[in-house]
Amino acid sequence: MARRSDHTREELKELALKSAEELLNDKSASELSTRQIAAKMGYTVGTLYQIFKNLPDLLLHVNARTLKILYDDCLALNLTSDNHQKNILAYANVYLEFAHSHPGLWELIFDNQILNDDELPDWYLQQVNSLFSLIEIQLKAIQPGASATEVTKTSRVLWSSVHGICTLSINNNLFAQSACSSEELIQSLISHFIMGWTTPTKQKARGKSE
Amino acid sequence: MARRSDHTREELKELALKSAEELLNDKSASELSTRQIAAKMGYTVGTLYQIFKNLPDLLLHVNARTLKILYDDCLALNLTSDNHQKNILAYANVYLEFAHSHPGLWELIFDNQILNDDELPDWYLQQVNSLFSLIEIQLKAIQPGASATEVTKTSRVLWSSVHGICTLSINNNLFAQSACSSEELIQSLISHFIMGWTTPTKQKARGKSE
DNA sequence: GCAATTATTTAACAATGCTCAATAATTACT
DNA sequence: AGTAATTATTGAGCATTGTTAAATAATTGC
Repeated sequence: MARRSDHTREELKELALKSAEELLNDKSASELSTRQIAAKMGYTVGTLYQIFKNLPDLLLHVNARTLKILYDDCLALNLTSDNHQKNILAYANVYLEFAHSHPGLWELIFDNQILNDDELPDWYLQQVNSLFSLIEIQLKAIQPGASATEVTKTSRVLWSSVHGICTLSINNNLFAQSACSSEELIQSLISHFIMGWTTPTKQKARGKSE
Repeated sequence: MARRSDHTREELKELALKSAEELLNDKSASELSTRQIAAKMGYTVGTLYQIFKNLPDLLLHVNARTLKILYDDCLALNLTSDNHQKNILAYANVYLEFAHSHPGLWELIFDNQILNDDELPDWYLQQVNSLFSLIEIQLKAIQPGASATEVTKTSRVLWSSVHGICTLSINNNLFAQSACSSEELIQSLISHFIMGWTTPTKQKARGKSE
């Protein structure tokens, strides 16, 4: 058979991504396979390779959609409060809630095995940056005097830390013994870190920023 | 052939683990295979399955050895300083340096695909806990008044955050654009977080711990 | 309505984790 | 010493994986 034209190229792409995403509701990223995705689409593997370069490429596009959802969820919060620490916490909770409700998709974002992070395309990096910038805006509001470099750095610290808490507390049961929820951990991280970040530095140790 | 007795059961175990570790010097965890390990040992896959239940089991033992190295490295620091924040930073740098010098082993520790974290054995969890306890000792020294729960929680927050920074900055190039080293990020995290944690709480927001 | 195009499939390759029957070397026993 | 029981090790095999490339069938253009 050929040129069934049941779906346009664009529809096929959408279909493939949606199929992969649905499969990730039930399985983890490592259990996902091209044949499974193709089967769910009602097509064969060969078709998949006409739309995407390979499986990592497909998964990269899944990730891009996930990042967009995260970004939109953050925007949907419509934060207007002057309590910028509370705002950052709200953003963190968007991550956390998404990680809890879509562990498969979340896992995939930070999966270094499947994705080859060595050469992430520009359009993807820009999406990541726009997420960072949300935090940077809040940080800048907290300390208007901070340099751009310092704000960037701080946003990375916060994002990485939130990420660490999300992954370790969700995929790993290393915390089973310490009966504290990931919400609590993130609350602790952000409140204490921001508190320390904004505390007037009397005489900070060498190597300290700001 | 049979019963070559070239190696005892225990020697085989050691040989297998060492072979896996050596392979991880050049490849990432996902590229590791049973046949490769067996070949490096000078044996066949079948032998591997007489020593370990399966590949995840083997890798779990690799991880256990990595954790031991980390723990020993921490002890070797022989920290006696009263500057407990500095001590924690020293521990963090042990992690970071190990992650940099042995990315394959480091990656494996936090790999949720390969390892099935659902049911980590007790002896493994205890190893993790002993690493945590090093941090907890320092935290307890910083704030003797803090409850055991609070100290445990805080150690988890710090460990997760350090982990997040290590993984994201090593495997992921999301930080390529923000020209700051992982050392700087960790320094920022720890100094600010501890500062915030120890800052006398005048009137903290609701939900705050301590 | 025939020919060119192309969407889709099928088959195939190499490699994976894992199992189990075949095999060969060492012990145990007479 | 020589046969029998034991067992360490292998090798073949299964199902699955990602990926490619040739075969196939349907649509378009003439």
